[in-house]
Amino acid sequence: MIELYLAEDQSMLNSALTQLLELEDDLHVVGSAGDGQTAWTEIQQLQPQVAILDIEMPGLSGLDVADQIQAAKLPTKVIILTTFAQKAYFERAVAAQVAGYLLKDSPSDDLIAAIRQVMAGATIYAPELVVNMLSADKNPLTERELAVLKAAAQGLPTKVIAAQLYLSAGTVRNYLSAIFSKLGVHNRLEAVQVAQRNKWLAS
Amino acid sequence: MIELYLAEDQSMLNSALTQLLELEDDLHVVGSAGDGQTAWTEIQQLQPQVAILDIEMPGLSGLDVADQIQAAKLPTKVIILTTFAQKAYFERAVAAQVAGYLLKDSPSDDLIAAIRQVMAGATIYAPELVVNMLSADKNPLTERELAVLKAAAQGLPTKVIAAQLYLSAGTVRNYLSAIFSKLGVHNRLEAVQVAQRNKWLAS
DNA sequence: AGTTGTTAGTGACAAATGTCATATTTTAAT
DNA sequence: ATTAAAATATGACATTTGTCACTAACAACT
Repeated sequence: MIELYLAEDQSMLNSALTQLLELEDDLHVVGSAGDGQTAWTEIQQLQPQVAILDIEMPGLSGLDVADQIQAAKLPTKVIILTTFAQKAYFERAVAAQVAGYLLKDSPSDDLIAAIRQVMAGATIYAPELVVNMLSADKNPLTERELAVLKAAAQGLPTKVIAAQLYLSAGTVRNYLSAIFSKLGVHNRLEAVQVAQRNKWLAS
Repeated sequence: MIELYLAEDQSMLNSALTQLLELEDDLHVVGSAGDGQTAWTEIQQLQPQVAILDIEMPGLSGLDVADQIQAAKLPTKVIILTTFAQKAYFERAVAAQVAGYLLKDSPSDDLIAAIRQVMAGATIYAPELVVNMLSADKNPLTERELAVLKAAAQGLPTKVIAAQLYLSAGTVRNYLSAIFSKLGVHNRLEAVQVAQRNKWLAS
């Protein structure tokens, strides 16, 4: 019997998946959550064998939870389940040594198969991602976002950035927030690192 | 008559210098302050021909004020007057296009001479600094500070850095604050930039 | 005509960050 | 032996950041 934990904030999908997984004789969902914080707390307590994590969740993202699991050296294997084939996400997932990375638009049977394979020690990535990896890692930021990030990369505080681009401070923070979310990070420094590594800040 | 503004938080030196400068027939101190914020406000109002700025001051540092003056395109020329021959300071001063950079341990006549030369369009740097420039730019950080900065450079939040180095979060913030002050900056991103430019983060 | 994406903004809130003062202990230098 | 740095810590404080929800204008595309 494989013990599963499910973290997914889209409750429709959450409940549907739970039921579906329970139909399998060898799978059992021991818990589920709609946000990263609860997920992380419960995973520590329940120590499931596999945790299926969405990335986009309120509070801690699935990637954050994966980081935690790795840092705490829990035996729990992680399968990331997300809508987006963003390279930045995938990179972070690989860095967190997740056991699997699936897209929500693959059939649910794939997930079930993946769970069993992961338990058998395999590491599985959705084929779409591999394609995405090979293709140039196009920068997902809009022009304005890039401008903001460039300014932030100088170490300028929000107010100054806003003045420089003739925006309100709030807007700048919104842009930064959007950038972080696109790059799967949580602060300016990390965002700048990612952008620099991908040479998006040239000029 | 040359109009001067003096920003220096060591009030002993502040008053002494004011009197000394007033003794010169062609010099007049139109105002002085013990902190950067007041200095900047008053300089905008008074528009002195030359501003003599200490670096270490509460609130805005002299370098910050110099930045402001440059950004606002004021006609005021800036002479930085400081105790420390730190390269990082000097770099920032040059970037802010200051007209002069003197050390507090040079004779006060040097300052007076400098003021006149600066008004004549010259740019003057204390000779000690030039020496300091040529010698390797030794990093002013202690081992521990460097460790903290390296961690911060990864984009890690305070808590994580603290855990990683077995320190309290408060200590980490203190170290960072000390680092900022040594490098003449105000946030992690800037500090990382400076450190990276000087290759202090190798390994 | 309706959907989608980008740009821009506000407001509220929690969390993180930066600053300052201050204290103790250990280590290194005079 | 005394002094001076360095390492570590706490507490208080203001400011900055980051998140989230929600709105609205405008352009491009279907």
